[in-house]
Amino acid sequence: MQRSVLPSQLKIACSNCNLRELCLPVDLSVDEMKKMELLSHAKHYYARGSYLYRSGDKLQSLYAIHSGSFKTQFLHEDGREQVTGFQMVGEIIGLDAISTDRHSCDAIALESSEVCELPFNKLEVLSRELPSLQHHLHKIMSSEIVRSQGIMLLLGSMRAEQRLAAFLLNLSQRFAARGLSPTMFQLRMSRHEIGSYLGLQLETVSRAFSHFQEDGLISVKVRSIEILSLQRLQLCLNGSP
Amino acid sequence: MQRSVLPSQLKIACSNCNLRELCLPVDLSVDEMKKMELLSHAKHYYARGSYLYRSGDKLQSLYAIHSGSFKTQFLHEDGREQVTGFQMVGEIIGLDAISTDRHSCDAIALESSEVCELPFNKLEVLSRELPSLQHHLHKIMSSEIVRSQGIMLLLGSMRAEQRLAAFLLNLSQRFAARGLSPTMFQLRMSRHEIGSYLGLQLETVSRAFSHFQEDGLISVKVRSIEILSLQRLQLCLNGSP
DNA sequence: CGCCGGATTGAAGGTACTCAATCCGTGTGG
DNA sequence: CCACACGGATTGAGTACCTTCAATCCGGCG
Repeated sequence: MQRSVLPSQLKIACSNCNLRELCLPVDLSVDEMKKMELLSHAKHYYARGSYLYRSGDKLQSLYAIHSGSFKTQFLHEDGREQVTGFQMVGEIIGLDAISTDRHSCDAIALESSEVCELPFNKLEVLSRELPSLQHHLHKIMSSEIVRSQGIMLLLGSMRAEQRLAAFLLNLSQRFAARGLSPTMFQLRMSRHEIGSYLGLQLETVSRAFSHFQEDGLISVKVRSIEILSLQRLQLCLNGSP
Repeated sequence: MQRSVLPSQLKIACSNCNLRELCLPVDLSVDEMKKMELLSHAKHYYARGSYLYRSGDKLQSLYAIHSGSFKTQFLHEDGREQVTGFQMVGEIIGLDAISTDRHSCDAIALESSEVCELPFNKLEVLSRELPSLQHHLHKIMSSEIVRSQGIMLLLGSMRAEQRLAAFLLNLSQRFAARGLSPTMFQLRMSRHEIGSYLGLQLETVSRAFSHFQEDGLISVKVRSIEILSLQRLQLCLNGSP
């Protein structure tokens, strides 16, 4: 579905936590480095199930995920809920709030996690002085737009098993981009959450997992996944019956 | 689904075409006005069916729609297609390209239309000098993210008739925000395109229209729509059977 | 007039949903 | 230490909704 996004996502994550690795794409001058450090960034811990922010909260900061993972979910008045994304290490979260100055969705930790806070007003000030930061911020927002186009395609035109294949392949790529195994990983979310994300009922998700396992595409042990054939999973995504 | 977005969308549309009405939210100084005018903006015409840009095209500009309307569609290798949005007067189009420096979808005129070109590099330079422009650009991008959250909710959790109700109500709001009738309007897109946007087959869209008409919610004459009861349409959206 | 594309309508079939029972792993308390 | 309870996951059966395929209608245009 979408390509790996780690490098771009991480870059503005932190200016002085881990400067060499996480800093801006273009090498910055010493002077520019100093400016980056103005971007104070408190690090915070979140326990599994706790809220990073809630729908309606005022925009304070964007958040760079240092460890762990989150889900974002969109709640409708009538109780309908939709998981709009799962975010992992190095990704930026909170962009939805810039539009109205208030968050439009909830962000909840899927496991104990650590985030780096990036006060948004400081980010705007700084990005006026650092063109590469400015452009980078634009790229991150645009990536989020492109990502959602991919989800729309998935929700609008794929069958259940294709959706799950797309989901697994996307996770695989993102793990790979982080130097983790692209074929063996732990899911941090429940079947219900996967279903909400993919526009399916949890039972359908479960059945699709079972079917993939029967066909030898993957090995599933509840939340432990091993992908046995990335190729065949890709074929499944492309709609081979 | 989502609130009207006209005011914010129009603001950066044009600095000197129609300065008083379309300019930045905050009143700018004369000096700032002059800077805005640096943002040269060629106006271009597009015939019905012609491409504003194609997937893969290099990012040159963002486009502010002056008249007419467009659709954006996302094509997958395997032939799958998904209409990701319908854009009308005052909306900004092309944000998807910032991510990779290339457009990720096609934009096609639904009728003869006029757009104002906003060279993106100039926009970045200028927004470093004009904080209100900078913030505004951020808001527009964030709005697009929030908009897609709404579509995800629609595609992920609504039944066919709820989706169509949401679609009609959204159009209604957007027409109203432009000073047009919120209850009588012409659709610029085919049943097939509506279906692609809503994740439905064109026949299902057609049946839903017919059903709404039978129930006295709307009056349909092919592409001429009259909403007879916004309230009841809203109820339908909220899932009353 | 007759064609053409888009829209409507009908009938049959399939996919995923709903409801329900069961399973399994984890954690808790006797 | 084991039994039990609990939540999440799996599996089954029946059904609803939407899709698919097909026929027909309608309006615009050559």
